[in-house]
Amino acid sequence: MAKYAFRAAEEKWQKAWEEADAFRAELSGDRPKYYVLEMFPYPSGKIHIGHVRNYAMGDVIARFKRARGHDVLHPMGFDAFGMPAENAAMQTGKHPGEWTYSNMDVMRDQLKRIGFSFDWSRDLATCDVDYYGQQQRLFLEFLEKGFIDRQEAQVNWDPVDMTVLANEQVIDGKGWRSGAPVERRTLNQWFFKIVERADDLLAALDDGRLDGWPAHVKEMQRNWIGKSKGLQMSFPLNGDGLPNSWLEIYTTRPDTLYGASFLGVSPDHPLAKHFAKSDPDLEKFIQECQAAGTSEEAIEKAEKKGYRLPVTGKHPFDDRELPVFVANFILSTYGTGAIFACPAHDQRDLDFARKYDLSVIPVVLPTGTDEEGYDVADEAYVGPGTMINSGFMDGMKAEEALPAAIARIEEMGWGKGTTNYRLRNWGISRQRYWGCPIPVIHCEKCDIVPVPADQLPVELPKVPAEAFKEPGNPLDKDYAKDWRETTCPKCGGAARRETDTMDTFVDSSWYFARFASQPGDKPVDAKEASRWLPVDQYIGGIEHAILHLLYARYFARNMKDCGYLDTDEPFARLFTQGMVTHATYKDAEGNWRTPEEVEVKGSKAFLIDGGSEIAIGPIEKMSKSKKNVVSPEEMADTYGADAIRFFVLSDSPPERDVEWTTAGAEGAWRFANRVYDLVAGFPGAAKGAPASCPADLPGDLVERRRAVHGAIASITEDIEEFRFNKAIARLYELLGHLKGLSVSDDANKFVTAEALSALTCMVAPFMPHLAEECWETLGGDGLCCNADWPKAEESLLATDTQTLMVQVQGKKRGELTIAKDAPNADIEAAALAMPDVQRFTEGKNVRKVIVVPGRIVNIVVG
RNA sequence: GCGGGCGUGGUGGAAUUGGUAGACACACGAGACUUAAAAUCUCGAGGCCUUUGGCCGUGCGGGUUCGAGUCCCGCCGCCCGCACCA
Repeated sequence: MAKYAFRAAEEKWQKAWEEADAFRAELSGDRPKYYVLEMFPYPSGKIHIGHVRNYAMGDVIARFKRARGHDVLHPMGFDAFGMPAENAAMQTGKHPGEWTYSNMDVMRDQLKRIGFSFDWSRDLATCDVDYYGQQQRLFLEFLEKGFIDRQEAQVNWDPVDMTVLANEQVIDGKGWRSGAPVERRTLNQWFFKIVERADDLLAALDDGRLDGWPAHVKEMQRNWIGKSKGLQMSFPLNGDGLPNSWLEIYTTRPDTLYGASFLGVSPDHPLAKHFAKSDPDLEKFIQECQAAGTSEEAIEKAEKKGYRLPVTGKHPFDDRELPVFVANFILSTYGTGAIFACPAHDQRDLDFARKYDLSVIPVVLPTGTDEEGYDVADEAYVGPGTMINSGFMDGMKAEEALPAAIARIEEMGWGKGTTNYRLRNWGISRQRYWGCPIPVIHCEKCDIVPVPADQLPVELPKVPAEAFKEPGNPLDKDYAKDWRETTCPKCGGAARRETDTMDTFVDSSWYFARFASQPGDKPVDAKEASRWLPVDQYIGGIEHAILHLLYARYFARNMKDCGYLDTDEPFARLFTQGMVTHATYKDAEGNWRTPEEVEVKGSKAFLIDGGSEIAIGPIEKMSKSKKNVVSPEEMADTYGADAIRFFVLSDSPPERDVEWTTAGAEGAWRFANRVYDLVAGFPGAAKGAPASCPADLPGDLVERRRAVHGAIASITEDIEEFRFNKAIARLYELLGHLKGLSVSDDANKFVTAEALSALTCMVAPFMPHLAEECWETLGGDGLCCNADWPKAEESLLATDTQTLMVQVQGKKRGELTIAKDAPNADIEAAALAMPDVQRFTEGKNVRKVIVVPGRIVNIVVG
């Protein structure tokens, strides 16, 4: 039996595709367009098997849509700026650029080896000056349009590394690398005003614009935006030496204002800071709050703590003076950083009130409760009910009281109803080298001056690799002095370039548009981009459900307002794929071992070197630390690119995790060989067959055609619906049906050619090299990747007879095959006449017979 | 705590959305080929029983229905996201 020589096939057909320029995206004008995009990788140095699964899905869709008559855009590039390159520079002494570009070369080769149908002519890296120069142009246009703002913001400062840290680089209040306690510093930073667009970003989640997105991703975005409606109002303050005579608070429960028992401010609220200047104990309290505040789970357990300020605030509706506390549970970043507290109807406020012995006044009476004797114990009541103890609101339902309270406060001029978002404006300044320089110049006379468009791009200056061995941003040091020191475009005086670079999320917020159109003098050509966009199918990991996808949606809106795009939603359909997992192995000493070191026999595992038994750990996401990583390259060497592509899609639904197993990869490899072997038995079959189906086909050949066309119909639908695992199951089934093919006469020749061509074409999106090999053997025209998708003949999908399950009392008792157009009465009679049925109906009264044509017959006896 | 999802053989998973539960694959068993093994091919397989037949069976308990893996109610368990958001 001939073996599929995958390595030779891969080389041969990859070369053929390249020579034919088969995957160049071009708009013919008369075919529908299809843009399929997978989230581009960070050039860490190696393609991970998870990438292979992600891109295999995209490739199936791309090849399928091409065969179905679409003009397909399927690009690939690299998200190439970012910290790992600087870390590598620190460790290896290689410049971040050198490291990044050589990694990309390696990864591009690895991707090509797997045979993805990418249009490499559109390849881009975000660290190419061609790319980030255009990003600077976008920045300047956004600035001009007022989409960008400059504000003071706090950053995590590592005093040893002299650098700013991202939140996730701060571990227990210390820098992840230096271990030094992190300081909070206030810097002037650039912000994209995403909150301005919060309403539309939210609206699109529900108005049908994102129907093609998974519900859970939309839900995550909804929560992240966190819209709430409420009241922003001021309480007049009473006390000595106040910086401000009002305290502004935000609440979503103005209906409970009569239940107020104190006011609270966050530890870094200006009022708290003001009093801390003259009160060392308060200063100490604030510092304690800030030290404990940030760590994750500590928050949940943190006890409510407060510090009383020597001030009171006047209640708006009665004469009470409310005490004011600095409280550790109030967030400075939400609302105004200050609240009024209603302990009866808010758990946090209640905990606090019990601790500091403050009054608890119930104002919402739960429906069906008697006011007499109603009291709040340890649990705040947050449900609906009727207002009590609430002056003008008494007797109203809580939901009526809410607008009434807002109206009253507005009348009084003490505040107004507002909408509030949890979403913050997007700070994009990074005090880093390896990113897109922010194109502005700081002039002592003229302040901030945007770099004039004709002076773009602001190219990242070359600095020697040793610059990364020292703490701090090289752009701030002598290495970059000539670059940094410049002249003011406005007044011509000495000026200084901004040394901050952009958050790398900016880079990935518009790459999908640049793939569609890459002119040299502007970010995108509006006309060209609009022909490809939106992305019809976007595929990537769930880890990007919030930030990347939200930023890209935001960017599309900005770009639309600048005239670059004609859509505000860049991704019409989104699919989030599951990870590739693998079993873990731990030896007697507790060290993780790699799959290559282990031999699995049944349910036990043994070390290959030494043979001692080894513990099989849980199946987990592949990671270096657990040593359960398999290399796509090695797997491709062993089983071939086709088999690994096939396997990562075959075993689980694409949204779910799939476990990599050697046995599974071998199964895919076996499938490839069976297909190859089958086709090898009929060389030239496609050429020697009649062009159309001979008349009066014998019954067995009709049955064979039915099987083939049934498979075509279901596989087509499965791919369309992203059910790759089912499509693959149907391919196995089809292969199983294709036994005993023959070319003995014209009828057989036709049926065999039809069956093998269909099989080949449907295998092609999954195993493209094998498909080309088979296509060539069969004598198909041109390349298989350009062949049309097979079409299912409706007439063969329908049969004249139907097989019905026959039940008695809902239990299966037999099967009945009968003409499809048989009237219900005939079906009923035939079913009742069946011996297997009569055994159960004998001596009983048939009360009812339910006939569902095409499905079942159910006989009810009584 | 809030929100979302899931629970089917030894395993991954199918089931036209209320109509033959377990497709397809992996692992397993038997057989063929072979001096032998591997590879390959063929066949078998949810459990139980008194085995030409029958009963039970989709986390557990109830319900609706001629009929429930699917719908409803109540539990149990697991996963994911958000989390002091006023």
